[in-house]
Amino acid sequence: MEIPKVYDPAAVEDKWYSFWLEKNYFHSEPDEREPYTIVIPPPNVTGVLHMGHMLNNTIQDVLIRRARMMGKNACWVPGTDHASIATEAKVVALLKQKGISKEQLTREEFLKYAWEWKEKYGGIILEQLKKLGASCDWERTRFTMDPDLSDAVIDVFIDLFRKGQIYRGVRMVNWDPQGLTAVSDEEVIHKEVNSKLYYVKYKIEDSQDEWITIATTRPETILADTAVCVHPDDERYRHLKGKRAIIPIINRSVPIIFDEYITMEFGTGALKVTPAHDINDYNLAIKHNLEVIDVLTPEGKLAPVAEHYVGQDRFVVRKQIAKDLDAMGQLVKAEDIKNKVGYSERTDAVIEPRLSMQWFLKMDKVSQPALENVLNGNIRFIPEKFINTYRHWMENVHDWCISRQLWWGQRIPAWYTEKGEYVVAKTQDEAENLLREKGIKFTSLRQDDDVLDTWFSSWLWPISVFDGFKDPDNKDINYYYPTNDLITAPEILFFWVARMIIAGYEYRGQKPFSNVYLTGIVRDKQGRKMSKSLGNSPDPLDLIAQYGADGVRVGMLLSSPAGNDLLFDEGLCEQGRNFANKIWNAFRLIKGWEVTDQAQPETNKIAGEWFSSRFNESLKEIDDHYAKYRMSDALMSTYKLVWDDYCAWYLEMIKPDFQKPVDKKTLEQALGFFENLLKVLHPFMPFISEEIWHLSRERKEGDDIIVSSWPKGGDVKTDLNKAFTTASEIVTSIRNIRKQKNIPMRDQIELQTISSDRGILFDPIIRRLGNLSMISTLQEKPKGAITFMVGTSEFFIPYGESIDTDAEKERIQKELEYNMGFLKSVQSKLANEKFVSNAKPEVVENEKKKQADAEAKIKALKEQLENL
RNA sequence: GCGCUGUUAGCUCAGUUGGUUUAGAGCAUUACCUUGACAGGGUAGGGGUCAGUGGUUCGAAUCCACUACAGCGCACCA
Repeated sequence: MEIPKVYDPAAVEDKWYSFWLEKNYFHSEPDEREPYTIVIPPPNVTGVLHMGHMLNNTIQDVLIRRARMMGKNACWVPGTDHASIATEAKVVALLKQKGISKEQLTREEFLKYAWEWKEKYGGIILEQLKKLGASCDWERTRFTMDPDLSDAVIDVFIDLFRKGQIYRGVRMVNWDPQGLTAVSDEEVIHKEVNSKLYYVKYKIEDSQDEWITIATTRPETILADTAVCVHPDDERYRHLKGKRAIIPIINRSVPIIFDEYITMEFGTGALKVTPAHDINDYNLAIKHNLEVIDVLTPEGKLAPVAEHYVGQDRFVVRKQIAKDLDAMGQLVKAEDIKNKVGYSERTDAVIEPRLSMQWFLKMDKVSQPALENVLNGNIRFIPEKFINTYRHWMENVHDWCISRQLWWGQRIPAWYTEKGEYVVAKTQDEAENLLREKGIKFTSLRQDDDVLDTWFSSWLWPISVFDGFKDPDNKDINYYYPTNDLITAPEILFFWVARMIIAGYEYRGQKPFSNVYLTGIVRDKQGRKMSKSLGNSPDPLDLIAQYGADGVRVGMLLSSPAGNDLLFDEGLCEQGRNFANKIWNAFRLIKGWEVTDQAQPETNKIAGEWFSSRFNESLKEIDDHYAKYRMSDALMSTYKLVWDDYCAWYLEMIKPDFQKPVDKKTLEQALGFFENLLKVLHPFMPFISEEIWHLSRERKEGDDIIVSSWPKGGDVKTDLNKAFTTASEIVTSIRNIRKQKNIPMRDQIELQTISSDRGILFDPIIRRLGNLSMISTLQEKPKGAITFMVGTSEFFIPYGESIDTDAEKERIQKELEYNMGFLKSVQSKLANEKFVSNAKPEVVENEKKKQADAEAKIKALKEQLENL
């Protein structure tokens, strides 16, 4: 069989993905096995695959594939999220291109367009995940607006309302003037920006020429001022008690009030109070019974009530009003300052605090079990550092604003009479009944226009994907819930993770998952977050085309411990591809051997025993890394096991001479080991492992690596591994000397030793790998030979006349110095009485051994110098 | 401003309750090898006063304090 020299992933990957699908290997049904469940963090239905998804889903697939091989019933539920704001924005933009504005449409018409869009373009990302090799149970694919899932959202809303946990009220909320909706506190990102602090003087009413200067970063809100506030202890303003000030431009008279909230040191110590546009000012207004004047429209423009600058954007007005104030002589100065401004997470518009009627979920009570069960370890965070962040958030959590002024999403099931009385019910019929029961009269009902926050549906995800609301005692939910691992980004710890935990306890009385693995952010080499707008993100599908999915998966995992950002470098994918090629060529080598019936040579037998033991040792390490969710370490151990131990050592040991056959037993062993390696590789590199699995032997129906069983650990022969280490050091030394002395590998040389306590098990292998004619044991040290030491054993290579004595002297001298320095440090330790009396006996013992070894070495080296 | 993490080789990171030969890995780099699995390869090197200062200890990359820098989270200073 002709095997190509270079592994070609493109030819292989689609084939095996279809094969797995055909065999239905990704599908899971409850059975007697232990379940292992992951629910995907549903990507936005508008999303396209980016590097963050690649990392996240690679990790999930690795865990799922390994669990499947461990004999568990692995179930990975995929799906998408309806993403209210993002999707609605996308549909609005699309309609605009067609010349249709949202305002022209009825809600029903708009939703029709939205669903059309979703059916046509939504969920591309799931198709892309297949290229990565994601072994999701596609039959279970869910969408957060599927009828059953929407029902669950509405039922939960009604339930929480009836429990008194949801309320409706006018509150100061974060308003997105671009998205035209309220957003939750978590959707506001505070950024530090350069601003100006304007000092504006207000005239004191009924005074000749008395003024009070306030400082503000938002002069456009002056028009909404309803008071000026100073600190009661402030000497500068004490005389203004009972006086009023005149707001410039609009010339409104407002009271001067006194409150300890004021920081005397900031600005001038005088604050303009604008209750409609600042949460603190609003609180002051309630306390001091002030008027509330809202001068901004939902779009962030000046409203008619402002009387000036009407219809202009707030930022335009900010500049203009500063100019106008200056012209009036009322702008004292403008100072450059840095301050924090809130931006919408979705639209990046500057958030305006705005008073409006919204729905809220009380968080204090429901968050209790969610906090407890993370603190007590019932739910594990990986890495643990996020527990602190989580705790801090949970302890200070505000009520959750859950209404959004959008159409795309689950509509709030509240029904209003003409008079504004309302009930919460699933259908209009039910609402009518409820109203009648309450004796409320009405002629027609109107449903609330708002929809619920998207996170108000995704917080139910781990339950709703198994129909845990529709049918709370069904087979699936009972079997798969709680799920095992959740893999997600720390950015949505509060948005999503915390709330899923809350919902889990509220609705199942149980955690939604046991472990939360928090990935890092994928950044470019300069440390910038990869984003479409920066254009610094490679297209994952291009990468897959170039390096193979296996290569990219390895690249993603090579350097991404949990919680650490990943500085993405295509070089990592290249390394992944090279690794695939290495595996491929190891296979090519073995496959190319002729086989005979001859008996197995001793060297090969020893090599096999050693590799078997080494494999078990490594497997233990790998399993341990997995248990600790150290994915990149598990991969690195696998990488070294394959590259170094198997390819560089084992195959070199057993490789038959050129064009010579190999014995049957050795070949069988080598293939057997290879199979185990493929299994360990499979979670990381599903495609190449399946490909070689099938090429290496005839396989029966169903004998596929994806459903094979994870290798069981066996004996680790510590002595054998140690003996190998010594042997490998001897081989390395010989290679080193060959290089230094320019002795070509093809020239056979002799190795001599005088040490008798050395294990000789690996001698045949040393002979082979060092290309030695013989290894002989002498009674006394030879003269004029090249010498080297491994541990405390001395070795000699007699190599004719051509020894460069000076160079040799220098080399030995150098080694001698090192050992003397080392001995000195050990000796000073042992000479320290306190060390000897305080340190643990084993430690002292060990130091003594170090001393003895160093002394022996020094002695030998000195003799070598003399012998030259 | 408050809080939480970090800071170890050119880069990305390990270093598991302080003591496994005066610090390890992968990548990168250097030299050499190379018709016989793999030039996308092999072999062997070089490279670090563990951010700084002080302390605890017989002993500190590891524990403590402070400083500097970075990242993240939270917060109403206009």
